[in-house]
Amino acid sequence: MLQGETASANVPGNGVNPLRADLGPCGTCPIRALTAYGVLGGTGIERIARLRKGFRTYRARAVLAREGDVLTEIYTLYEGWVFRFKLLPDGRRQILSFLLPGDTIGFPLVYATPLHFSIQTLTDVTVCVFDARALTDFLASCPAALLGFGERSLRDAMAQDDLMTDLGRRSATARIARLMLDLHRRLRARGIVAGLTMPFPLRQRDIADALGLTPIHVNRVMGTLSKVGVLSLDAGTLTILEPERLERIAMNLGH
Amino acid sequence: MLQGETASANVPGNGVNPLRADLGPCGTCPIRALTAYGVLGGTGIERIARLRKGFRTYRARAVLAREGDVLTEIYTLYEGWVFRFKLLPDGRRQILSFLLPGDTIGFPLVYATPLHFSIQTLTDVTVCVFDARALTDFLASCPAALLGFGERSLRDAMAQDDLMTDLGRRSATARIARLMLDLHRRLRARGIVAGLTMPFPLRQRDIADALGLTPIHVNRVMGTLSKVGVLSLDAGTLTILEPERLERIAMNLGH
DNA sequence: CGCTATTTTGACAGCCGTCAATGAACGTGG
DNA sequence: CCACGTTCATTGACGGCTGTCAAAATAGCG
Repeated sequence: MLQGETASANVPGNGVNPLRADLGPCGTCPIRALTAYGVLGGTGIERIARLRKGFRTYRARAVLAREGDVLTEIYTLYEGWVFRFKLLPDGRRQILSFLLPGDTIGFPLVYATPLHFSIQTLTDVTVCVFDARALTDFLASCPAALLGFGERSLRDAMAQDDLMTDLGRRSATARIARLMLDLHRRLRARGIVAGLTMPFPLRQRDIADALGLTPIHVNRVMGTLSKVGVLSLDAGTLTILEPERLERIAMNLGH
Repeated sequence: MLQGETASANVPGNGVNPLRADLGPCGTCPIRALTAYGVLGGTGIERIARLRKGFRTYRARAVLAREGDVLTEIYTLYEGWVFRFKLLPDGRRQILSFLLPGDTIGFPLVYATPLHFSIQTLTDVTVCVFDARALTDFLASCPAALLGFGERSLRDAMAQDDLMTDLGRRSATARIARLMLDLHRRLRARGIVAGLTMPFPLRQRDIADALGLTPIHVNRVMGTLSKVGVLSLDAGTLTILEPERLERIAMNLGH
């Protein structure tokens, strides 16, 4: 149906990916400040550290969870890219969001609700694993942590509203330009990239499914953007050659 | 720029709509079960009742708040329809969601963040008014109420994800059919309508702006749906004549 | 070095947007 | 009660952005 998804043992339920011992203490975690726990002080970190069950690794294009699953674990993305998506009965796919290091995977799980979307990796990925129940209890007892989660949740909602505006009211070119800029901004905010060059593991099909387009049309637009020298994409690396121009294209509301 | 928005004194900041004394005790509120406070028991209701500052009324098409506003009040919609939307610099509009009685307006305000969308009424509206700060404090002290808000928030996110899938991957006809069915379902769940007839205050332009279409195209599709006898729309009243058929049209993924 | 996934290119069509104008509905004021 | 303006619904003509179909070229991978 879709690409990849090789019968790698990355699907929980078959061969669950093994839970590894640990990654190092949370206190020295380089991306902690980026996470929902970033607001926590000294003792909060210790309590979070105690909740952590360990970590897991997944290979690129592995399915982390499927729509309808009721997961008992919540992850914090430690390294790699992940995306949330919905699959329609006929195989169409809508990508809802891309998650980058520091993002929480499975916030809705706090309510033990069946997932209303699926989750898949784009790259090789490492996640920190928390027990959903334990984390929920912790949140109920720690207003600061709850605040962190709430703010994350609000930020997600804001991004979601922006994306909806893209899909409903912007041209294909503007959507693509905005996606590039958004991903670049997020990577910069995380200190993962500094300049105008960034890793870019998305296939054109992924871009299409995120922006409500077809891969062919994405290709046309990307071709144009490359040809006019606004950006270049080679071997999974994207370089924004003319940031201001790209911003102007992204701004462009008409067509 | 947009329709309506007559210089009625419905814009906070100019002539703020007067805060009215009260609507009756929360304990007897007929829509309380529908709200985020629905989960609360006896003493919880009393505490909520004490937080309520009163109520306000707005006329149809009045602007409740604008993008960028930092509001100090949170509303629960008591009666009428409201919608959230974003305005693009050139006047384009994307409606993000429709709110019905029982829905909370301004959940993000818990974080005293500037609103990233605007809010406008569709019909004459009555809202219950809460002080944002007081409500936030209350939530921090009452896990049950917080759970209620979190569940609401999760439900919103789920609806948002569905809508994004609509915009990205479904045809105009399917989107329109799904919007009708969704609104009908929500009104039924609230006991506001029983049969297949419902009030429908949306203009075709509103439908268009919610679904990423043009009013003209909405008209074409609505015309077809009426002509084939699936539904009828007269004087602000929508009747679903053939529910199964409408569902089938909504399901229709193809074109 | 063969297989598969992905990108690229071309031709064509259609859904939906744009432009323009008419008609219906409604409220307002004379 | 009727004239009148505004908003909304409706219709037609036309175009283009984007989708669909098909196939070749390229890249990735074991």
